[in-house]
Parts: sequence; C-alpha cells; structure tokens
Amino acid sequence: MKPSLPKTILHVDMDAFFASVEQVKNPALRGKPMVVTGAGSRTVILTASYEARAFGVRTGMKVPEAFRKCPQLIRVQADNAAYAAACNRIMEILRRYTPEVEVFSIDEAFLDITGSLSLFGGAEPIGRSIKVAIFAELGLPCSVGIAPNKLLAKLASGLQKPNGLTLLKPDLIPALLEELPVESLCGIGPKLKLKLNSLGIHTCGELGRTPVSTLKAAFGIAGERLSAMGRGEDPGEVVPEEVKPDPKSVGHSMTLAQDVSDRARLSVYLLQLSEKVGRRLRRGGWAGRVVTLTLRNQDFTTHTHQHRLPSPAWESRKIYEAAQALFQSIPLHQPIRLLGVSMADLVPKGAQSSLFPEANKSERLYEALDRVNERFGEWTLTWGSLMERQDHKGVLSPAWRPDGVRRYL
DNA sequence: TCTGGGGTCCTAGGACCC
DNA sequence: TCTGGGGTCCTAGGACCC
Repeated sequence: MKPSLPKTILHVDMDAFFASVEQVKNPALRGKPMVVTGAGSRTVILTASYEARAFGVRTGMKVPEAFRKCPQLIRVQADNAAYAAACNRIMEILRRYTPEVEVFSIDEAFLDITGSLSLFGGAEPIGRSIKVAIFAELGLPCSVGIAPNKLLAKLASGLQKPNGLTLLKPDLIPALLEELPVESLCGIGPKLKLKLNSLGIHTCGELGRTPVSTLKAAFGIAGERLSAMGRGEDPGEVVPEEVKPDPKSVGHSMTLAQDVSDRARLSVYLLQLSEKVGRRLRRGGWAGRVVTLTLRNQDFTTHTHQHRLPSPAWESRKIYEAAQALFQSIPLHQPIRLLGVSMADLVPKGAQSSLFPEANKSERLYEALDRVNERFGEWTLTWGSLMERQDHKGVLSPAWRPDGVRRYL
C-alpha cells in the first residue's frame, strides 16, 4: 500500500436544512419554532428549526409529542422539490472550489480541497467563502468542518452548529479524541455504543487503545475499522458523483393512514408501490432480479420476503405479480401498518434481450405510459382494469388520489 | 393522532453442489 | 453403517446513515 499524503477534507452540513428552506420561502416563519413533517397523519418530525429545538423538539419525534413540548409549534408539510432544487444549487456552488465533491445526502457534502488550497488561499478561507456564497445565493446557513479525513471533517462540522466553521488542526486531534464519546463518530450508533460501553470503552481514546484482537473478537471484521476510528483514522476517499457506484436497489414503502387487514385493499397499495418502483427503474435504465416485499405489523414487527425472478424485470406489472405472489404466500396475523416493495440485483435495462416482439411491444407501452405521466402528472394513466379487478368493492383509500401519492423522485 | 422513507452493508443458516 | 469439507446461492434480519 502506498503511503497517502496528508489531505484536507471539508464537510458541509446545512443547518436545519428543510426548516431553513421553508423560512426562506415564507419569511413569516423566520425566528419561530417550526417543524417540517411528511404528508401523512402518522408522519414524524423531519427537521425542526433551531427555535423549535430549544423546546426539545427533535428529528424523528412523533408529531403529538412535539406539540406537547412546544404548543405554539408551526407545522409545515415537506416540499421535496424545493429541497432538491436547493441541494442542486448548493452542490453547484461547492464545485466552484473543487471537482472533488461527494454528495453525501440532500444536505451534506464532502470536498477534497487538497488540490485547491493554494488557489484559494488555504482551508479556512475556502470554508468561509463557501458559507458566504451559500448564504448570499440561497439565504441558507450551514456548518463547515475541515480535517485530514472524512470521519474527522464530519465530526468537526457538528462541533459548532449552527453556522459554525471548525478547523481540526492535526496536532490537536489526539486531545479531542481522548475525551470524545464513541457515539459522536459517524458509524457508531446506539447498539454499537452499548456493546462498546459493556466492554468498558466509552471514549474514542479508549477505543483507539483497545487491542485490535479484542475488538475483532467482539465485532468481527468491523473490529479493524472501529480501532482506526478510535484513533481518528479513516482511509475513505471523497467519491465524486461521476464515479459513484451504481445503485444496488430501488424501493418504495408507505405507512398506511390506518392499519389494514383486508388483503384486497393491501393489494391496491402493492400495485401502487410496484408502479413507482418500476417507473424509477425505467427512468434510471435499470432492471432488477430480486423482488423484496416488506410488511410491518401493527405492533411494529417488520418482516421481509424475497423472490428471485428468472430474468431481470423493469415492468411494473411483473414487479407487482412477484410482490403479490409473495404477499399471498404469507399469513396475516395482524393488521398491516407499512408495505414496501423494492428491487435489487440491478442490471442495465439494455443488457436484456429485446429479441422478442412481445418484449418490444411491452417496452413501447411503458415508454408511452411514462411519457404521459411525466407530462401530465403522476397516475394520469395507470392500470385501470387491474384496479377494478383488485378493488371491485370500490373501497379506495384516500391515498390513491393523485395528490396523495405524488412524491418527488 | 404512538414511532417516515430512502438507502448500504453485514451476518447467519440452510440448500445445494462437487 | 454415525456420516468431510469447501464454496456459492438464497433468504431473512438487523445496524447504521441522513
């Protein structure tokens, strides 16, 4: 292995991103405790403004709980298209500083600025300039962390939120890690924290000093990685979009407005989910071989069921038939809370044979359908005859209306 | 009004094959 | 009849991230 030269990695993390976008859209929300939630009745808090966080409102919290903590809370429904548009503009700004930009999520990115330091006068000037540009052009605050690797850059961006800029100088890192709780590191969640704590390991300093053999005995191959993390080491590269690996799976799931026991009604949702998955596969030019059905029961227990298709599929109809076959093979012991359909083991759609006239005909039909739906809105055209057959009792959930299912992809 | 939705990666048992 | 061992595929579950 060749020794890697010291790098300078910068992590940008937008502050309360969804909430901040809403406060830009609607200035009346500025300075107020507000949250962004999903559309359904059983949604959770997606993002809380810092004013709401002061009341203890947190991401992932149930809506009633949030209102108990902050009765004057303002609730806004998520506008995914607006967040995606803002994200695109932010990433464009970041690419002015280096092409080495990794979009980590809708509101986070890593930049390898090693090669840009001299051009822009150093790491801190780059960090400041990014913050100024994003705020000037979008009105959105962010926090920036700068460190020798991704693990530490991400840690750094979280140290002085909101609107922070944190530079971790290499010589100060050991002292910082010494007292830092292990769960502060990205990758150590609640379960790992518990298990580490049970071994007497509470801080990164302790983790880094624990013999690798001990960690391997407890965590298997993750032991090496954990040991390195404890010392603040991370060999991970910044991976720009163009070299990002192909997706491994594409799926959709939905928590129903109420728990449902009726198989016919559930089948309608399965069809809807299969169509969404199929459309995304076609849009991306993928076909998938493994169909996974997810069922969450009333008591929140969740089970998955898979089936491997004889050949890769991208047709909503084939996805639906496989999901439906899995569904019919499973006894329902409780009302169902959530349904999900996903496709994995993806291959490029073009890789399949189109030697068969039937396949070409099917392809043209789906192309036409997708075109109409993209032009006139989702669910303008769908499988009417199938719908009637599946749901002849005429009990259509409110979720079947176009507005109820339209989602930004 | 009890607990969203999109993913990736790892583990582990059993089937199956040589 | 007291039953190897390795490799791979299939399937289900779970940890973790935003």
